Amino acid sequence: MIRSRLVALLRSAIASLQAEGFLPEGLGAPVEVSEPANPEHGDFACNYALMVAKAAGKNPREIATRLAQALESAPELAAVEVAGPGFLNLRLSPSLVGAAVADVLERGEDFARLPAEQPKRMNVEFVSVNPNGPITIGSGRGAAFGSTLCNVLEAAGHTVHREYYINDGVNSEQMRLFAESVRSMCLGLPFPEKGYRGDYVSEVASKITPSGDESVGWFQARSQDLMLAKQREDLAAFGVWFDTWFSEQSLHDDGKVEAAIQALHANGSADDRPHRTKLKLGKKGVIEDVEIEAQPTDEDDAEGAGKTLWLRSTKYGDDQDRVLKRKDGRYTYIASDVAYHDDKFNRPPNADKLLTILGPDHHGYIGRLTAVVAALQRGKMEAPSSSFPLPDPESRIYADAAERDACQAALAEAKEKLEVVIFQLVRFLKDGQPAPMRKRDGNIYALIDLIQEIGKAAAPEADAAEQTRIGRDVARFFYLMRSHETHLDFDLDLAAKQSDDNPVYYVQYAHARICSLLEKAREAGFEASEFDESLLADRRETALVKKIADLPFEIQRSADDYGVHRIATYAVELARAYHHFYDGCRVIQPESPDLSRARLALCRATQVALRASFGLLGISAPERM
RNA sequence: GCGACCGUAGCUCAGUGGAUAGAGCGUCUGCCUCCGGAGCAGAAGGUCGAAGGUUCGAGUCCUUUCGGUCGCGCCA
Repeated sequence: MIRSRLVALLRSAIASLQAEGFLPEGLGAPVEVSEPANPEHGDFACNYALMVAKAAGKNPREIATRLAQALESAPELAAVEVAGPGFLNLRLSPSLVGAAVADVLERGEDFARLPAEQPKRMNVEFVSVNPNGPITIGSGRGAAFGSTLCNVLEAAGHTVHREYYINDGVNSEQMRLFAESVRSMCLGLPFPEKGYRGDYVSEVASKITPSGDESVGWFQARSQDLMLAKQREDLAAFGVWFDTWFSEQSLHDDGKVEAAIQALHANGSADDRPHRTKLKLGKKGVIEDVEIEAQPTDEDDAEGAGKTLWLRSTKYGDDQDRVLKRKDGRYTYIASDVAYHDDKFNRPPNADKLLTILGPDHHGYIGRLTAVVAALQRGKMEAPSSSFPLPDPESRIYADAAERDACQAALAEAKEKLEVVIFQLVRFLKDGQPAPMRKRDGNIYALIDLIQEIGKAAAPEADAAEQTRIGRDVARFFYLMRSHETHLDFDLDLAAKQSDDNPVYYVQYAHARICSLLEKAREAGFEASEFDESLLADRRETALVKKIADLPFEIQRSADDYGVHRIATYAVELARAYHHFYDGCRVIQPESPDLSRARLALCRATQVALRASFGLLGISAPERM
């Protein structure tokens, strides 16, 4: 679009200066344009001359002046000026502005899709909560963020597989407790200590008709299926779906856990020697001390009890070794993770990147997960040949230099293949006070309740489906407005208000306004048609077109660093640019049909850009409000 | 102790190493005979937590430091 066109112009100007020997080859500085804060500095500015001045051994203003001369004849530019210490200020010609509008109209919402420079095949896992309760408002952020990130990555040209990991291991103590709570309600048994209370538990219990099988296992299977169905339904209402719902238990049933762990055993990443290594880490992960902890032998170990199986994760940057298999033979949660992360690379086939989106409480889990993937990688890599003894403290972690090098190479590879993205805490405010996600009566604040409360408060007269739509739009937008890596205050009172305080209505209003205007134009006899591309010269028109054309650029940036809140910010800025334009430029003017047609084209292009960004954000584009 | 995140307007937060740091809310003042006023224009409000450093240029990068939130299980 506009930026890429300008960069292309600049590149050819630079090439011509290099051809005539004014600039040396291979300066390496990126050619970029930025939008100056001050409109007097043009539509776009380029700092290339400043960047390369030192390397080229020339005065930056002199370089800028020569670049300006080389650009003078470009029809896309109305003016080129050298300013300040060596900026190049560019003004767009109306024809370039008009051509951008025509381009958007021709390509439709596909204008917001771009080819990736290095397309990746990515598995994105998000939400993945235990099936022992509904999706909470806390998980809502992960759901909104994860689903939007997937949309953005796809728009940026990557292949994305959306995945939900079901923590349904039959050995899970939390699931067992949940099942026992349901069972005691169904069968009228004494309630387990620390059991799950709350309406959602009795709701599950009420849906179960006893079969005669009174085992906890039977109840666990039934209640988790019901809970999972509820989660699926709530997420669907929130506009979130998955390509794969992956069952943890299936890994055990298929023998994949056993197989994966044997592989780790074989490549030296796991063993059953009775000790645990712990690292004392200083700043920047420097190993200050290594502690080898002898494993205590329990008096009451039953004869025949097995040995603890350890993942030697300290070889892969983790601060302590982790238990894979308990003495009693039960696998730990992390054991399933080993098999799971091996399996995940099949979705999409030959995936080259796993993205795992976790809440702030799982931050301590990154080192462990990375170690798991590194241990898996090691089995697939060539072992280095050289071998010599290591000095302390490394000698207490690795057998020799060959092993150390192999482990560190595997770790580096793992860090390339697995990326854990942590989103930060959400604090919910009601009446200016923090509203707890878990209530004292054992109930939790469910995402679906939030959606419906917002919908009801905003549109009391609307039907249930419409209220859900409104609640979903508002909630998603609130979650997505802020960077995922900063703490978020979610003002429940503000979300429930249907007023201009609420930014989601601001952006949707712009869309509804356009729809209404286009309808009016049709009545006045203006059909979608060709327009004169040179007529959009008002500063508000230029500003609006620039903003429309920025969407692919924002998608690119968001896909690069996962900062998808930019899309929400973008939508607000686009809506603002439209409202400014609308206020200052009357669109339908029967006495000026050519101008009217050009402005209608601009309105339609704005509509396309709004719809594309709403699609990424997972919110609706209402034609009336 | 270690780690992640945060510290920018009264509040909630944006901000690509660039020129005079922005928006929303809140406070004040205006704008519908006219395409949807859920809008627009304007005013007021700032030592970007602090100190060093890198650079032609730092809210942004590096080091240190002070505050705040959260996390560091043979739970999942």
